[in-house]
Amino acid sequence: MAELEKTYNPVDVERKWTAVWRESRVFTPDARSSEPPFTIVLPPPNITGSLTVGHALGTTVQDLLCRWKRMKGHNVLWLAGMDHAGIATQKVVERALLDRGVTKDALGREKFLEECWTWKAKYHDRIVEQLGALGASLDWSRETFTLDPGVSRAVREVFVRLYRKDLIYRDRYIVNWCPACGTAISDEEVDFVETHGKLYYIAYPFAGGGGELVVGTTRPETMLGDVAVAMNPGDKRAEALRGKMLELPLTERAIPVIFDEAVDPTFGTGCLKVTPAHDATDFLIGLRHRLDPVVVIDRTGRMTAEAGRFAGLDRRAARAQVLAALEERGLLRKIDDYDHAIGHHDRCGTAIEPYISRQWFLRMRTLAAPGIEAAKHGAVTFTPDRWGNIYLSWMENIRDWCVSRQLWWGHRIPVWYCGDCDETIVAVEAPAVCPKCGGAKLAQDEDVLDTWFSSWLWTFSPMGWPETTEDLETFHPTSVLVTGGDIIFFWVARMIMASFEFMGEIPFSTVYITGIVRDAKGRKMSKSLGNSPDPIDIVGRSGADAFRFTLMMLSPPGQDIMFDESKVDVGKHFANKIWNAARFVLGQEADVAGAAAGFGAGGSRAASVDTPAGLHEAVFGDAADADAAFGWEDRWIVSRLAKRAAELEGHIDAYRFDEASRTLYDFFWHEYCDWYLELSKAAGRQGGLRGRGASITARAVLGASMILLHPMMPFITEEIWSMLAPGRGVLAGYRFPGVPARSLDGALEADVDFFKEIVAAIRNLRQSFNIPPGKPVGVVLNCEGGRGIPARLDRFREQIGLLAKVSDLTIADGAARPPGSVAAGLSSIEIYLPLAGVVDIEAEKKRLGKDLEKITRECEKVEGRLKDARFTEKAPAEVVEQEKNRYDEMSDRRRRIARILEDLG
RNA sequence: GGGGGCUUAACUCAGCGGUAGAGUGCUAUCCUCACACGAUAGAAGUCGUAGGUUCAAAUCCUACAGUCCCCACCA
Repeated sequence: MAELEKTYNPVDVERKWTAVWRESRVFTPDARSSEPPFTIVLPPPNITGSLTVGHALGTTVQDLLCRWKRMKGHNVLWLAGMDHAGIATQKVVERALLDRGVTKDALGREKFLEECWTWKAKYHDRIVEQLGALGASLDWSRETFTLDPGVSRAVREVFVRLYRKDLIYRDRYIVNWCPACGTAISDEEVDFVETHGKLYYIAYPFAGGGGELVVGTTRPETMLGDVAVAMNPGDKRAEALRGKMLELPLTERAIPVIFDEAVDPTFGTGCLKVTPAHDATDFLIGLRHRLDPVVVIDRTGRMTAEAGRFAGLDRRAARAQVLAALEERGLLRKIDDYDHAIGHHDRCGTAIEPYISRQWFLRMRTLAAPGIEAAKHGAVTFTPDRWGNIYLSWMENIRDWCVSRQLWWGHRIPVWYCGDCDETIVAVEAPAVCPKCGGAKLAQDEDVLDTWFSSWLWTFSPMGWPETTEDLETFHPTSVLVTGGDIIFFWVARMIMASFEFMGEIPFSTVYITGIVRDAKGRKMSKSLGNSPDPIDIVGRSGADAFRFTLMMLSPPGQDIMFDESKVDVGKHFANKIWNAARFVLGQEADVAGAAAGFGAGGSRAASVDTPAGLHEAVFGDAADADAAFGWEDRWIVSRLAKRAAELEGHIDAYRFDEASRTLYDFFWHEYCDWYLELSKAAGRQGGLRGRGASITARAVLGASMILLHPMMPFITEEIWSMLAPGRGVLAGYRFPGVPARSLDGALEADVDFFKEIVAAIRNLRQSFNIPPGKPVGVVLNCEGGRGIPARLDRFREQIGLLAKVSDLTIADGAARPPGSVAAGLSSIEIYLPLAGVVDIEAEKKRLGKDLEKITRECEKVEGRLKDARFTEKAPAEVVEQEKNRYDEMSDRRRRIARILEDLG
C-alpha cells in the first residue's frame, strides 16, 4: 500500500469520487425498485448567479438526508433542477447588456431572450459545478429547468384548468407597480422599509368659500389625482359637511366630501384625501363610492397630462414643485416629521408605485383551504414548528395573486385575443384560428407569468405531469422539503396548494426550514450584497467534507448562523484526524486485511467482521478463540459504537444535525482515537492472536465509522472505505444494516469510565508535580473498603500502565502509603504516587485543601437536600435514589481526601 | 399596531425541571514510533434583569430591558 500523506489533502480525493459517483449511477433511482421511496426536490437555484454559503447549508442538509436514507435501504430520488427566475434574471441580463451599451428594447424580444438563454447556460454550468463540489448526490438524469418544454406544458395546463374553474381572471385593478422594472409584482415581492418622512397638511377650501378642510398626506404629489376627501361617518363634523364640495388646489376640479369607515378619525385631521389611482386603500374607497380614478403618475413614475402643468415631471420632482405651489398659495399648513414604512421592490429596491392596470389574478381562498387543513392536522409539518404558525396565518389571510408580469423572460401567458371579434382564447396550445369567428388575426397576450407560477408545480411538473408517469407514482408525494423561511409564502405554501389542486395530495410531509447564513456583521449572505464567499473556494481551501461538517455542527434547527470561514477549521481538523486514524489503522500488520475478511485460526469464524454485525459476532461470540483474541477494550468500543449509532439515528430522524455532528465527533475523536486506539497499542505490541483481534476491531470500527460519517462527510469516508475494503463497491451505494443493539454492555462501560477516571487522576498528579511525560512512575491504588474493587481493576493493569506511564502498579485493599508520596482521592480508591524528590508539604496541603473544600461544599448541598423531608417525600423515588448514590460517592471521596490531608500532618 | 427568535466561559454556540457543556482562544508540559490541522493537564460562567410556580429552575410562568426578524391598506 502506498504511503499515505501525513496531512489529508481533500482536493484530489474529492475530484476523484465526484467522477466515480457520476459513473456509478448510484444516485439515479429506478422508479420500479421495490425499496421504499424517499424523495427530495432540490429547491431550484436561480440561474442569476452562483450559489452562496446559504445554498451550501441547504444542499448539505438535503444531501445528508438523501445519503442516510439511501444507506438505510431507501430508493432515493433527489431531483435536480434550476429556476429561470424571471424578473431577477431579466434584470441581470439587462444590466450586463447595458454594460455593452445595449438596451433590451433596442434588441427586441427575440434577441433579448437569446441573451437570457446564453446567460442561463453559463450559470447553469457553474451551479452544477458548485453542487458537485459540495458532494451533492443529485440525480442529474432527471434534471429539469423551469422553462423546459415539459414544465411549460404543465404551466399552460394549470393556467387553463384554473381559468375554466373561474379561479383565474383578468381585471383592471390597483397593483404593486415597479416603475424601474416596468412590471406589476405580487404583494409578497414588496418589502416595507421604515423611512423617515414628512406628513404634509394641506388645506382644501370649500367650493364657494366658507372655510376649508385640512388633509394630512405623505405624498402631496398625488393630490392632483384626488377625487374626494373622506371622513369617518362617526366624525362629529359629518352632518354639517354632507354634500359639500371642495376646490382641489392647483387644479380646476371640485371634489366631494364623502364618508367611509376606512378613515381613522384620530389620525391627522381626520380627513383623508382620496386618490384611487395611486393608493390601494383609496382605490377601494373609490370603488365603494363609484368615483372614477384620475391617473396622474404613469408606469415609468412620471406625471401624466392629468397633472396639468406638472406633467412630464418625475414623481420626486413633482412633489417638490407641488409643495412649492401650495406654499405659494398659503395652503400648506404644517409639516410634521413622520416615520412610516414605504414599500420597495425586493429585487431592485425601487419604491413601489400603486398603479391601476389590467392584470391576471388567481383567486387563492379556495385553493388555500386544503393546505390549511393539512397543516392543522399534521399531514404537513414544519420543523421548527413555529414556521407552521407563520404559514397558517398567511394562508388564512391569503389574498388574490397577481400572476402576470410585464416581462419577456418567462412563461408566456397562454391567452390569445382575436383581432376580429375580440374573443379571448385560453388554451394549452396556440389556436390556429379564432374558434368564435374563425378569424386568423390572433395575438398572444404579451405578458409572462410570475416565476413562482412555474415553481409552485415543482414537486410534480419535473416528473412528467400531467401525464401519469412511473416517476409520479413512485416518487410523489415527496418526503421532505428543505428550504429557507424567507420563501414560505412565495413557494412552500403555493406548492402545497398546487399539489392538492392538481395531484389531490400533499406535496411533501415535512418542511425543514434552515437558518439564514449571515456574515460576521450579521448581514444575510446574498448574491446582491456580494458578501458570500463562493462555496467552491471554501471547498478548494478546506475540502467539502470539512465545510459540510462545520455547517452541520454550527446549525441548530432554525438558528441563523454567523458564518466565518475560519470556523471551517473545526471540520478541517476533524477530517485530518480521521485521515490520520485511518493511516494508523491501515498501517498495522498487512496480513490483517486478509484476516478481517474471515477471522480465526482454523477458519472457525468465517463470518466477515467488517460489517457491524459480523464484528459483533467476532468480539462477543462464544467461539473458543474469542477471549484470547479480544480484550475488554474491544468489547468496550463496539459497545460505544452501538450506542453512538443509535444516538445518531435518533438525531437525524429529529433533524438535529448539530447533535448528529457532535455525536460523530465525540465518538470518533474522543472515544475511538483518544481511548480505543491508544489502548489497542498495548494489544498490538502483544502480537499473536490478541494483536490480531485488536487490529481487526480497530479496522472494523473504523469501517463502521466511515459508514456513519458518510452522509455528513462523503468524500473522505469513501476514500478510506475504498482502502479498507477494495473492490467492495462505493460506500455511497452501500446498504447499511445497522449496528446491533445487542453489542451494548452497560456494566463494562461503567467500569471503563472508572478506569478512565483513574488514568486521568494519575496524569493529573504527574502534571501537578512536573513529572516529565516520558518518565515512568510507580503507583499504588488503595481500594480499602471498596467492595471487590481490586478484582475489578485488575484487568486494567496493563492499560493503566500504558496510558499513565506507570511502570510499577500496586492494587490492593488496604495498601500502605509509600513514604514521600503524593496522593489523590477518588470515590472508592486512593491513589499514591511516590516522588523521588522531596515533597513540598505546604503546597501539597494547599492543593488538597482546595479539593476538599470543593467536594465538601457539594457534599453538603446534597446532604442538605437529602435531609429535607419535602425533598425525600415529594421528589420521585429514582431521583432520591440517585441523590443518595451521589452522596455516597462524594462522601467517600471526601473521606479519602481528608485522610490524605491528615497524613500530611 | 400585532407576532416571533435570540440574550449561558474572551469568541461562536449546545443544554431547556434534578451534579453548568463543546469548539476556538488562553495557561502549562510534551515534536510519546497516526495526527502540532496533534497529545496531556489546567484556568475561565451572578446561565440578560426583576418577580412567580416547584421539594428542586439556566431550564416552566409573568413582566421588563437589549437585539434581530416577520406580518399589517393610519393617509
